[in-house]
Amino acid sequence: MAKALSESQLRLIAAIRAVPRGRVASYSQIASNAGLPGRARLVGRTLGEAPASLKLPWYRILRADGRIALTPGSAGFDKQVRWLTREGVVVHNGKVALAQFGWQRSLDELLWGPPTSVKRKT
DNA sequence: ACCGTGACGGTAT
DNA sequence: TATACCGCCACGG
Repeated sequence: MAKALSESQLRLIAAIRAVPRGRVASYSQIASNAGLPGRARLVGRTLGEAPASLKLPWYRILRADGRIALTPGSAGFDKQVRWLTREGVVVHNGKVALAQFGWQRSLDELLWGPPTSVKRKT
């Protein structure tokens, strides 16, 4: 039998599901949003334990600096890059510009609008 | 019960 | 920018 998810993990899952398509959030942000500040590691653990049937947007969760947490070059890493790219998130050298795609909007976005309108033209 | 490990993160150097 | 530490804590040996 698979180990049951803890109450904390259920809350983290809810926070993960709340990340909008085309945007990304950090492990620490998810933890805080779930009311569990400082528990970023539990987020990573949860993503690995959560059953695939839940179809969580695991690929939208990145490290605090915007880098993909999985080992560069690994199958999971490549898969994450593909999923992100597929929904419009630009990944360069395994890193995403949080100022542009981060869930917590930066001042720039508030002034210039969401990513979709920003990436129009260069 | 002790200890190393890790899809992490913030601070110091 | 990179490395070192330390805080965090669930797990497996």
